[in-house]
Amino acid sequence: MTATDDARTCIIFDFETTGLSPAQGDRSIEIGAVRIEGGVPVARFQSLMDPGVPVSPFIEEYTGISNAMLDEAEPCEVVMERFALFAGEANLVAHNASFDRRFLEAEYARIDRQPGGSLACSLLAARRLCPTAPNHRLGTLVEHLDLPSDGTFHRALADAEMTSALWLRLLDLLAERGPRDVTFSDMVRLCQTNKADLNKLVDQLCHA
DNA sequence: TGCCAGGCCCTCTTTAGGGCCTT
Repeated sequence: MTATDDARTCIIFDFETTGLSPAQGDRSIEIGAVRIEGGVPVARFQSLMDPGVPVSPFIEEYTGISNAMLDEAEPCEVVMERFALFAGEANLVAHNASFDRRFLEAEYARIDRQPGGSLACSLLAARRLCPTAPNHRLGTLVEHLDLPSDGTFHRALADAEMTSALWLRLLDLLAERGPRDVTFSDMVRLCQTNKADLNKLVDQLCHA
């Protein structure tokens, strides 16, 4: 998939991991992703991956991914090569992207790859565009915005599916405020804009 | 043994502290 600046054409992805920090030795155990083109889901990617170390009882309980399941999975390096082919140079979206970015870069570094496209964060965008939500956890936003969900949480593809629905809803909320669709670059810029400048930016994005 | 991240964002701020998010 090649890069485009259409905000509705990108790859929304999510990692499940052994913990919070690859710098502390944590590894990925599952990746899920949804490719959308023009706002329509056209392809999906999901794979468990064997990190080579046992996961804690907490993570088994939190994700439902057991050590027995991971024993039968392909190594991280093999799965990440397949994901890299799936993602290509596409722009990427994740919920709390600073977290997924660290794991993506760490796993890619092990196979001498780097992310191809830009990365936007649905959590930062939602904080700006849904300020009245009770909080900005993915599950809360799904409920608050009445987004589709099969009730599965903390599995990579299910979370990526919900994040893709959230991303498209955020773009719709912006579209309601102006005559033009925003670009992916606009959304990256929005994520970097503070509260004081937000209304001015949204006005610029929607009416430029 | 004990502890463990990091970026964003608000405020009783900026010479800082703490909650929110992700697993």
